[in-house]
Amino acid sequence: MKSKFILLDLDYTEFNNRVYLELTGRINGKKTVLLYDKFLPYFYVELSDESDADRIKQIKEGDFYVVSTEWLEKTIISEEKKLLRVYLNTPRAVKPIKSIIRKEIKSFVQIYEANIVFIKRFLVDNSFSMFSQYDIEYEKSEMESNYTQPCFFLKSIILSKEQQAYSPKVLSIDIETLSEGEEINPEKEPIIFVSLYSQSLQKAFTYQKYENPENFVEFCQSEKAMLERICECIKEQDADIITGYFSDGFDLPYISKRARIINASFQPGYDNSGIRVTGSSFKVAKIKGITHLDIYRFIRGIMNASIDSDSLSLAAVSRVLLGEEKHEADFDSFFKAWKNQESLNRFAAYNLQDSRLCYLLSEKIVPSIIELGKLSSLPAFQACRSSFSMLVESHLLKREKEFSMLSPPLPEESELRKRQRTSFEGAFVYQPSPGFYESLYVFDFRSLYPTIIVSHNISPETVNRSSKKKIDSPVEGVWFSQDKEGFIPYVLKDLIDARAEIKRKIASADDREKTILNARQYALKTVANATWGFFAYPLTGWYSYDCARSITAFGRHYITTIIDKLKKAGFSVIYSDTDSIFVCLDGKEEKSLMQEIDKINTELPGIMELNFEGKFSTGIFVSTKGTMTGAKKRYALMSQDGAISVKGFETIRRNWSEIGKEVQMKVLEMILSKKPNNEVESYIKDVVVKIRAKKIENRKMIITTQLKKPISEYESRAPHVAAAERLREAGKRAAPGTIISYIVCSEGKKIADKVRLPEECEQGDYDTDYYINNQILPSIEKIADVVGINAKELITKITQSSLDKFF
DNA sequence: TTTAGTCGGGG
DNA sequence: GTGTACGACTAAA
Repeated sequence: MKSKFILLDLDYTEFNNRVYLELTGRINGKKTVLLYDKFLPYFYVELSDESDADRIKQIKEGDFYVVSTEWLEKTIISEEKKLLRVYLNTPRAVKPIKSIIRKEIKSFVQIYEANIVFIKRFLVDNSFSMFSQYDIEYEKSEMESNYTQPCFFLKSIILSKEQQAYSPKVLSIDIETLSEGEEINPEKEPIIFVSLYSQSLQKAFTYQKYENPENFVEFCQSEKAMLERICECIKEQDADIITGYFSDGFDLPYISKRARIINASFQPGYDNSGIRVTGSSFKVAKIKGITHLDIYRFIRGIMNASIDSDSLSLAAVSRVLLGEEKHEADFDSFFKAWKNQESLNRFAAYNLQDSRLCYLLSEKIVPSIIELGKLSSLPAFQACRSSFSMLVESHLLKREKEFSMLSPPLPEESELRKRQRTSFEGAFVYQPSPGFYESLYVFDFRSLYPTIIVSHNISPETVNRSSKKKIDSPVEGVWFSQDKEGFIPYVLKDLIDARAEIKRKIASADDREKTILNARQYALKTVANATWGFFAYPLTGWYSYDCARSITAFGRHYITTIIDKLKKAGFSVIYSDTDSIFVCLDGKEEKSLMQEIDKINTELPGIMELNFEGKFSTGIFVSTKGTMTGAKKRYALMSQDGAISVKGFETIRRNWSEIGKEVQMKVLEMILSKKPNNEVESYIKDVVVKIRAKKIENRKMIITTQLKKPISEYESRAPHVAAAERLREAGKRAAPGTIISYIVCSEGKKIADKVRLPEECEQGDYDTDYYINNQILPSIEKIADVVGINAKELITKITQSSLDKFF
């Protein structure tokens, strides 16, 4: 039989001492299992005496044996070697047979690539990936199995020439538990709501009936019946992907545990298996045949750096990525309603909201996970949970065959120690002069480090090799051969070119294509930018101290050279960080600046290029605490359309009252839009007077801090600890992780004594001095200083004069 | 300033 | 699972 096949999941199993790959996917839309035995695990052995190959061929140890061997020419870094590829009957045989070869083969030198998991090996060798389409030949399988899906024996599989975009079916899940104690405990606390969200199903399930339920609520008889109903729905939905938010660490393990405790049957796997939870510190949950993607895991591992939010909670991430506010929960009132058998519609809506938000996030993020999986030949399940280094490692592994290369062996213990102790100089950051600037031109390098690697052919096999033509590193005694293109520059150039090509295509693509192309260029960018870091990552064979420190040294070299050139041409350079430069015209023409940049670009080597990033109408750079020198990485800019971007001011983060944040933002805005000093001063005066007059709403005075550990474990009584004590006295939960809200009130001596919960505090009963001196002043002092306003003096003066009025 | 330890998300 | 985990941030040294 022949057919088209969409690959969804990969696993392996053993029959009669022989490994079979288990490919799950769709044939004509129906989920099907295919068993395949034509791919075997292998590794490479280096021998000093080739005749020992015959002995290796004969190795057999219990159920494990060498199936066959072949000689191949491979390159390790820059050494060409003849290596014996040894095929085994099962992955389980690798470890024992490896140690037999080590011990018993006299001419044994080294083993290569013996640590690559079987499934990855299969994907990497064939450049296969999930959700791609294949032409397959298959036949009836005679093997006994407990698969719920049809099962066949696969005879051949090749990637289809024509790839049609496949949109996987996604189902999101979220649970609510009755957790009133200090800790969430699946042994005792039941699951009371479960919601499922997909294109065809949007429901919240519960087992306590109440009057007038919303139409998205479905009642079940008991917790057990509810879980079994959920399992049934998951099977009916027949999704390709199941997603949740922190579902690795919470939802799925909780369901699994709970099902066991209350004796509910929960076996959604295609072989009737349940949820498999592995890992201790970081749990991983797997369902056989459905790819489980924990959206939180991916955001934390990969997207974290590019997301501008103060936490990675579902609420914060939805706000940033979806522009949707999450309606926050009041669990106390939810639980009260549950106990008193009142309406649970609000609880149900909250529950459904979470799986809905997760579903919407999935629409944005799952394409990126899939494309990262395709690029580095990892199953989507792995791509979702991978670190940058794993993505790069796997991508390089896939590309090796284009260079007949193998991964260099991993470091020994002592070498690893040495690497971990080694550090090197990073990027260049220009010390700004604090002040207010107008007409700032910003330029930056597009992918600075990748373009340096490509332009100078930086690679482990080109560093310090004798060569006809070479380029010296700024690092003393280090050079790079230019005779032959290195592996890493070759791979990076390809990634950069592929991304440029996709960006061209995006312009004329329809919405559906755009989503995929965007995800693809994101994947290319992510892997390209992470690759240079591999040189500095101690746990890999690609580690190279000389490459790593040369790359940052080249970066510093080019950026400082350009700064000098611009200064010489009469422009003033205000700031620079790693790959960007901020320039002021200083009375010169914009045209001549652009000409200077063009000239700089013709002098830059290879594919390195300085781009015009944008023009900002105003900007301020502040000084560091107690000095006159400019602070690095702390500035605010206003673009020509009036949009403000703020970098590095800690006040924007939490732990500050609304009033502090508001005043800082307002003062920044006034200064950036060139309001005269007297207006700024009168605004500050106005705020201070209002605070003194108790006219600011209490709401804006609330300070929030997260309680990090149990109250009893705090040695010192910090304000938020004092607030947590009061919370507990009021009969509420104050467990680690709780966000404590409090107001500093006027009664008491120490700050901790003055702390009150917002509900205990009457309007205006806040400590005016505290808010003025600890919230307002520090948030604006440095900023006001830039335009010559002494905020401290100003505030003291206001205080004086209002005292004068008083007496 | 360097080092060890904890926490992240979830209810 | 043919291996092993991070990394940012804070409190203590």
